Amino acid sequence: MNRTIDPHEAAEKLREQINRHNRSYHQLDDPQISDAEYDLLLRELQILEATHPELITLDSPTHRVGAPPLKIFEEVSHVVPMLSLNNAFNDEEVIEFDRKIQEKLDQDSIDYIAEPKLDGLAISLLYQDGVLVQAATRGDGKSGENVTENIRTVRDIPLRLTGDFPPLFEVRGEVFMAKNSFEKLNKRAEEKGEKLFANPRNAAAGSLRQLDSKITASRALSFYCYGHGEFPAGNLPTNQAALLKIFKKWGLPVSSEIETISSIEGCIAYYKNLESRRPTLDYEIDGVVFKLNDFSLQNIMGFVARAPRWAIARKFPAEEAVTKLLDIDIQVGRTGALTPVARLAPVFVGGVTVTNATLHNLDEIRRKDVRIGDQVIVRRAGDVIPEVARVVLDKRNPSSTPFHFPEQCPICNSTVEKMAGESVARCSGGLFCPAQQKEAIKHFASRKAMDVDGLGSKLVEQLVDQNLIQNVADLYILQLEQLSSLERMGKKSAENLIAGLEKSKQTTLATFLFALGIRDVGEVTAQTLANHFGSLEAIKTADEAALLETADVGPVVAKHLMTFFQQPHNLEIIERLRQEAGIRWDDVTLGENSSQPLQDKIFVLTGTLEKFSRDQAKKLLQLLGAKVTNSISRKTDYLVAGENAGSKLEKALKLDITILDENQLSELLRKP
DNA sequence: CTACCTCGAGCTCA
DNA sequence: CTCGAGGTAG
Repeated sequence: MNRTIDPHEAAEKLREQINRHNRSYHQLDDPQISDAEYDLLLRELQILEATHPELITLDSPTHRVGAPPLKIFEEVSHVVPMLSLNNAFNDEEVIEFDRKIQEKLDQDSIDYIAEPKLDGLAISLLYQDGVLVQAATRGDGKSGENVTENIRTVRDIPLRLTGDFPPLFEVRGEVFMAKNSFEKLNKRAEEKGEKLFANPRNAAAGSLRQLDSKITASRALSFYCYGHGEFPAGNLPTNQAALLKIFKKWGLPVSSEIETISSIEGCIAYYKNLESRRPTLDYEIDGVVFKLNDFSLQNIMGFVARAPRWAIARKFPAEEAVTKLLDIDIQVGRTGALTPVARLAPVFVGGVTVTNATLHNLDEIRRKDVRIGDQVIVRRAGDVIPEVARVVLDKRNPSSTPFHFPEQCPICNSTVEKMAGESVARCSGGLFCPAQQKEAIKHFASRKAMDVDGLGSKLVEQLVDQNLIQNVADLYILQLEQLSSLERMGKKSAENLIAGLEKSKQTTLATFLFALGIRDVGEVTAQTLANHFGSLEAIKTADEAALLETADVGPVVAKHLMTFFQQPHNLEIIERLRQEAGIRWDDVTLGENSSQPLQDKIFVLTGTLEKFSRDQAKKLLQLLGAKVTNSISRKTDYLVAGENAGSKLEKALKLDITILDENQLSELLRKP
């Protein structure tokens, strides 16, 4: 059989074969060839691509075996935010959800879509001309991590779609690991004496966070899609059911458990049914989701805060386990608040090993009458913080006594105070209390505050314990030699810390204000105060009336601010930070009402910029309130095109989007 | 709150 | 090899 084969043709043919087999295997669940034969085809294509690099396409199935390791994951913004869902923990809450919908919509009948809530990771997939071009994690909902290389190795996810799809759209779904894949993975790890994963969700999350996608490729991950993100309005079907249908037609995997249901009673029955079948499913679910089917009705319902009003997650009851309460520790927080923490005999519940659980406050302990030595029921549902639900009273040691809440701070012995009406007790020691010192310093150095690199919690503990520092001003007079007495502190680490401190000196007023750790002055309030007053001097000397003029600031916060700035000790530390350490910032220029002139404008950057890196440009734009995203859509306001701009430029031209060159960008940044 | 990944650096032992 | 810091996820 000696004939000349056109390599291009051969590659195309192999790809088509492989994609077809993928499809019959994953979507139709009807494998036509053995795994070995499949691997053979894949290897053939790999060889062909290796010898003819020009044949490699973005959607080639060989990408499923992994790409070269990344340095870090890039950040990508979600054009349409990825929201969370409101939860219902019982049928009443589901009925309430339906009632509100009925009330607002006034329809004869309402269709819901019911689907299993998979316990995995939410992922956004971007398809351009039917090819998977970007995959991102949920992140904070606004932007997540670019995990495209890893996602490409997930066999359930088509790299190329078939059919009639819009040129650019976003699919959302859940990546997860099937129970049996998880067991196989752990069994293999066990044989090799490696560490085991705690549960399928963590295994999936861990696999996806791998910088080397070859490792991800070796972990059988699965995917089901459940919705859309960015999607051209003209192409969007009228409802969720139809959307899922076309997704399926294009080759995207959709769970076969999803149903359209025309009453809330039906939804509740669906939940009961799935709950009973939960153990027989090959994947973990933590509940079911009900969504209003019709998109136009969804629009009418709108959103509350960070969740849609047209969907709800009915969660399965929290898992419970019995364990022994070994001890109750009292933690002292930054503000002196005493928080009792239950130390528990390790118990596996809800997929993790729980050893600590907060008891919130004294009232909570009294209400539940939790005593050291009790057998207690620990509860954990999904991302819910574990809690001590109740005591198993018949197992209580008859000689036990109620927990004695300390009257003195366990750290500094100062009197414990409890304000009438407040449920928290506080240590009155203020900054003389080492615990409060430590927490204040940790807060000061934390990422959202001064962001001192190299100064972690363990190091702060050591520094305070060894009397090297007592407050944040002391940090900046630390000498290299002093650090050498500390554990795990070599020359390099010490230098890194000093450099981290140095770097933190250039800051902003808002950041500094937040870092001071004034009660009730969080990130947002600090920013508002900085914008309103412009300088620290103005805030320091402001009277109550002036403070109250600031949005977000009420009598309580105003009082905290004034008290803070009245204490000589605080003023001294601030002076030292500014004079001695040299902490500096540019005062905010007042007057421009709109410090965010580009508020809500959506920018996309493409091509190479000369004067700044893309990240810098992004930061600068965001500083002015703009939103910087990665892909062009109808919503994009400006495209900044550098050298060698490619398809994005074309697309922007097509959509009639304003295009800026680098000079125009600089101009805009200077004078928005 | 727990679990996971990655990195740099310190520690330990040859 | 182990630890801490810093990041992610639910």
